[in-house]
Amino acid sequence: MKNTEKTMDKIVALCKGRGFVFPGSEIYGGLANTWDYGPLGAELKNNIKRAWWKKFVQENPYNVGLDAAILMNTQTWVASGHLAGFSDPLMDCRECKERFRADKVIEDWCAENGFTLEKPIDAFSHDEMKAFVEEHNIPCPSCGKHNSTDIRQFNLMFKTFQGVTEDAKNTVFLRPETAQGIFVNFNSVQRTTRRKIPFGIGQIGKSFRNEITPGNFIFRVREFEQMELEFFCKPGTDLEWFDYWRSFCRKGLLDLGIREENLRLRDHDKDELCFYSKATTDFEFLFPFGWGELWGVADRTDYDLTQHQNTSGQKMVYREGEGKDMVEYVPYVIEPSLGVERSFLAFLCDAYDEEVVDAEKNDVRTVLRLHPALAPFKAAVLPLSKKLAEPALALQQELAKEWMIDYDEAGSIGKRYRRADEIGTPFCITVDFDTVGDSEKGIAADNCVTIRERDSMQQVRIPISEVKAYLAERVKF
RNA sequence: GCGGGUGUAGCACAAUGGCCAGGGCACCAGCCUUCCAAGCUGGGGAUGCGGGUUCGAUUCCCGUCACCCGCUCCA
Repeated sequence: MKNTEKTMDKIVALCKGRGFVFPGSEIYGGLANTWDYGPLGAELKNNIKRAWWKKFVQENPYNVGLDAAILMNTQTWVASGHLAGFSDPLMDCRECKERFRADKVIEDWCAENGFTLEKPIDAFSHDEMKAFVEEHNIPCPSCGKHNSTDIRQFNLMFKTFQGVTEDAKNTVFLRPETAQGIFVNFNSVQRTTRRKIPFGIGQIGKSFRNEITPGNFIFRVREFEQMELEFFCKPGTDLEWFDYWRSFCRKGLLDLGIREENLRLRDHDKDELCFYSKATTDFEFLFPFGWGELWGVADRTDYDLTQHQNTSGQKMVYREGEGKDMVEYVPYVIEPSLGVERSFLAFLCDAYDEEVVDAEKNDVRTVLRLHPALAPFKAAVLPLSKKLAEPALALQQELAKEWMIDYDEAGSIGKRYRRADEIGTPFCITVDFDTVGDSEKGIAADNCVTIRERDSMQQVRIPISEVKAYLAERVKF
């Protein structure tokens, strides 16, 4: 009996084997934790982004879109706090070779020993942290010995140089989140679109973080794509909007087929919250390796806009009312932020299914039960025989004007259904001898094709002229 | 980055200090006229990369790269 358990290995193998995801730079021996999206992966990824954009921008009455630059003025990262705070002070134990975050070690030690720091740990310099560890003889949390290295800074931002010379003045950073591109454009977008608060700005784009430990396939990578909305609202209404967007996001995932039992919402405790956040909810998905964060919805308050206002000297405010009644304020921000790759993996894991067709013969059908809107191919056109290639290709070409349509003439029809099932193609359209008829035998063409549905395996026979409408009705989202 | 393990076709495996590194699945072509895999015939394709020991290395040694498992982090 074949093991039909859903595992990461199988999903990774399917991705590599069918062209969803390949290891990056493979012919040169690869580059750690980079992944290239193959023909099917590119489609799935685009479909995910398209679905997000449709719900968050196109159909949404409040929101508009933006596509900001990846490279930004370094002051941006001074204001956002990434330059100073987006780094971990790391310390290694020379004895047991474990690595720790020095600030965490100190905090944990203080908590355990009832010691109160004279200033927040974030305000400590590296030397001060090191001195504190030595002064209080803080042992290694793992082995208990006292032989640690100096504290080294590990900034999670990728650094590069703009222009011809490589010196400190030309240093620029690849953005570690897309959000700041939205914040710095707040005034321009508000002015040009004449939006009134509340309104949101959505953006899809790449971000880069030099993570210490990436892993779990495409779950944590250093180059990733985010789909973020920054929703600006009046202070005091923020928690209402926070709930609104939380429900909105949840519904979106469920509508796209994510099963409820694989999804949970987890509110951050007070001490878990980021320094800038008033409330945060993580959407977690049950991956084969465990629960992992998919979507974060955060109340960022007026932190970001205020920071930019203070750093740039430009007002980042919204004005309401007229004359004497006019008030201006820095809007509060609700941020639903979703990773494209993580969604990609979640949809794949959720859709992956192995169906036992015949236990005795060890016959198992692998099916990706992807929502038709996400499926790389909406349909596959299959000629029953290679002799029917010409009319089948003509149909494929006609449908390809609207959607990605696969064509497969190799092997038995059952084999081709299996291949289509495995990549999540929701519909298979078969052109047979009745479709074209046989003038020699006096059999008239019926101009109909058989459409077989992936999940139910049911078949319907409809005129070729109705195929487009049939598909259009079923692939929309 | 540190510790432990792994590296043979697209995939999961076999074998050997020395004939031409095997078969299976997959893939391609042809036959079969077939609406739910595994029929017949034929075909292409591999020892991660670099160096060393040796008459000879896929096998032994070193380096490197990648992957997997732990520590750390997060969208």
